[in-house]
Amino acid sequence: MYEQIKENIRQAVMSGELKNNELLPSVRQLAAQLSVSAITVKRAYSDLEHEGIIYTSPGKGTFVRAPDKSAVMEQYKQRRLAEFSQYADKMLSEGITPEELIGAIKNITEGK
Amino acid sequence: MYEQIKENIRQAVMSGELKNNELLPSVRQLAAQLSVSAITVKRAYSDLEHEGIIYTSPGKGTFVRAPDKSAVMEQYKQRRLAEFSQYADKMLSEGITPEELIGAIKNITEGK
Amino acid sequence: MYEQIKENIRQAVMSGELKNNELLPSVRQLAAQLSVSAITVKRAYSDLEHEGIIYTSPGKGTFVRAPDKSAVMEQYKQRRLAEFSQYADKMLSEGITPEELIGAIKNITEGK
Amino acid sequence: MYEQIKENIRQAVMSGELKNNELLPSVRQLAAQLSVSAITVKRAYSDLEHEGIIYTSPGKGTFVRAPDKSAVMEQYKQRRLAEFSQYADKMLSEGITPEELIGAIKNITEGK
DNA sequence: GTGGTCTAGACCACC
DNA sequence: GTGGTCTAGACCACT
Repeated sequence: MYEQIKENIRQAVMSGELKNNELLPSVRQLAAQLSVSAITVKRAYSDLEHEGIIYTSPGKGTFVRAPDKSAVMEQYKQRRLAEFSQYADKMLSEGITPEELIGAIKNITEGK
Repeated sequence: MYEQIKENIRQAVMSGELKNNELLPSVRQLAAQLSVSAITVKRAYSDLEHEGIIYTSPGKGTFVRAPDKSAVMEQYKQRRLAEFSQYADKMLSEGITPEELIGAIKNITEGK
Repeated sequence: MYEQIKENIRQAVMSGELKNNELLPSVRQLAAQLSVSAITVKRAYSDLEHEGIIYTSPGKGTFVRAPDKSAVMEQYKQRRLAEFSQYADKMLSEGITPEELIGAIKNITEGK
Repeated sequence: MYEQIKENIRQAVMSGELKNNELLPSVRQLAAQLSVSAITVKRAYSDLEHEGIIYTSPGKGTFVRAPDKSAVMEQYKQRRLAEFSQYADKMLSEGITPEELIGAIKNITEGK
């Protein structure tokens, strides 16, 4: 659930919907709005702060840090691609060929 | 850990080390040999039976079912590729391009 | 932040910049000047009054009480040293020797 | 509260009461014994694992890692002395002299 | 049975 | 009012 919150905010920041230094809803506000615990929102905010795309000022609130939208996206891509490489490497070590993996990816894109 | 047991048996079957209808060690034997709990081995056997590459005859023991080695491998590949496709699809929906995924795979194979 | 305000006023009194019975800026004035909340300034003033180095006359304002600068400093030192003793005592009870503590202090002073 | 648990275990390990590779009480056992939540014990264990004086094996239990008792104590001392140095440095910057700090420490030891 | 973790409420310091 | 964190219960994967 807090993964969903993270994803939503990430999208909003990267799409430009949330601008730099903009004040995010408070932990309690967003928690009430989504009908979840404040802790769940807090964890999402903490993770995003650790990722560097928002920052928090105790007693003041939580704000967007997006000096460059594309940089945020790029950074996120790198993390995800590193995970993906690890996953793919495991499959290759099980005897599945690179061609089969690439074929699977092409199947997906063609189906759309 | 039981994943390792499964992988070992799968490899042995596909490499021909274990032949069709051959009797596998009993759950207790293998557990003692590997110094793990019998429950762990039991779970590995159950999973493999569900995958269709072994079968158990109550009171007699557990046996290999490998009418065609390549078929087993093929079936396993299909399952793994289906998982992979799901994983890749998720990444594509996050805005990562197919080219980036394919590039990542090629990076791995070139590095070896 | 209100710790900084307290420290600034304390320094000003001890350095003689603020003289005895001198009128301090009003809570609202200082708050506006420092761009902080009036509550923050109020808390700093309250703490300092409790420490005995300023006093407030309701309806008139807040004034410096510094019959003897060195006495103020002395009093502050005593409070801080009492805290320090408590902190050091805790460490000694954990098995750290007095020599190690003294050594640490000397390391700091030599480094400067 | 979990700080107290940490301290107790640390003492037991350093005093030799708990030997190397010895199995610690399970999270739930200790929680019941101390009448606290399992989470509180879990947090203590996690912290100690992060400090490197115990290790945990999922599904098996939590064990003592103390290759050398004195090494554990030494490591802990270093951490505490680093904190102490920071604390002392702050006081020195407020105008309190090193001699006064050392005098305070000696006062404590003489009183005992 | 074990450890691991997500969601939750309550309380704290601070502005 | 804000964020920060300690304690708690429930559920999960795994052995």
